[in-house]
Amino acid sequence: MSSPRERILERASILFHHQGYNSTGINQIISEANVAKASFYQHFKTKDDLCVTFLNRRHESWFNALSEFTSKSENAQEKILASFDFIMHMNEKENFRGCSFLNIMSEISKEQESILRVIQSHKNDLRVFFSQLIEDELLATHIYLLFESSIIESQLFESNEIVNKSKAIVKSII
Amino acid sequence: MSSPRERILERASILFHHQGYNSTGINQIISEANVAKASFYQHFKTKDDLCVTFLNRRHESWFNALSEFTSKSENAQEKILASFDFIMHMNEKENFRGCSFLNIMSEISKEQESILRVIQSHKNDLRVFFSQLIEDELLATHIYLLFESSIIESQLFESNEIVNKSKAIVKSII
DNA sequence: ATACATACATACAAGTCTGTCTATTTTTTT
DNA sequence: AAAAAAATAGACAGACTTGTATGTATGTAT
Repeated sequence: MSSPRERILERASILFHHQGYNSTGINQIISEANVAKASFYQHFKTKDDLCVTFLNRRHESWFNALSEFTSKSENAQEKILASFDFIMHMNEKENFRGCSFLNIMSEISKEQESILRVIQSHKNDLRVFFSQLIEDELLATHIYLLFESSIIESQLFESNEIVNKSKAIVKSII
Repeated sequence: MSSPRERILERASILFHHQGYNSTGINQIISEANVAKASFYQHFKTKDDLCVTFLNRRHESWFNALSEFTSKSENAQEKILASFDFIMHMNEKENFRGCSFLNIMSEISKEQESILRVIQSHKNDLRVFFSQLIEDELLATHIYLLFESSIIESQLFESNEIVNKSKAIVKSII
């Protein structure tokens, strides 16, 4: 069995993603992770601290998965289109729960700056990802915006239809 | 002084939009609206019921504001560009709180279907709004997607910069 | 063998939440 | 003016929240 800290993070990842941040309590996390409350607070100062750690880890794993998924494509154009396939792939895998980062953005207040910064930095990296594939800066932004709305809209309508439309649009502009 | 029901809705509108749905309790709403708790439950079956009513009213007022804002433009192209100005206008006015509908989507669970339906219907109407301005269906979707991500990204980075970039992109494709 | 770190269970504080209920007062309608 | 409807205050239930405190048990390193 993995360490308590690991078990907390594993459980929190699932619960935050499926139930939302505010709707998931510490008590549920520790009970499902089989960890004592005192142990929880030995590893994490506050719930927000856990959230930051969770987001940092998700940032890594998400980008790794994106890299891996798009690595099969040979040129930049193919990579961009594959990234939209990646959205569809993740939607199926995670039951259209959308983007953890954007979901949490909608849940937190302006005071929870440390969380907001992780989210901003994640999205910045995503913009960089597209910028590295496309010379034209405005076109990279264009793709980024379509990527973002593809996630949001497919979450809202629980369907990949709009992602496919978006992909068709992207194909026509690159 | 307006009726209790009206005062509840006025207060809830502000609080839901500024603090989020889950972070706003009934007690705060009624105390700030100067309404007794029993009166609240005379007008609204549950908190979710209040949420649905709030969203329906915001749907109306938001579209009225959009219509008014874009009514000055004479042709379809101008109207579309003006709708991006509308985002910026609302961002300034409401301190970059983003879209109430998308924010609440991120907060609710799959069980709260009645709320989800109002959100879906709101976004459907927005798609229709653009469809009526643009012959080409795929182009209308394209604009809609850029509109949506403009709201999200400006909320995240608390800046209208991305909306202006988005507007420039739109200008180049219509 | 002694010391240390880590994890354990669990009680507790102090507050939040939604929703129900009673009893009284005010307002509106007939 | 009398009857009906609406609104009031606020106690209450019961469950939830985050975070702290206390004391115990276990495993590892010196």
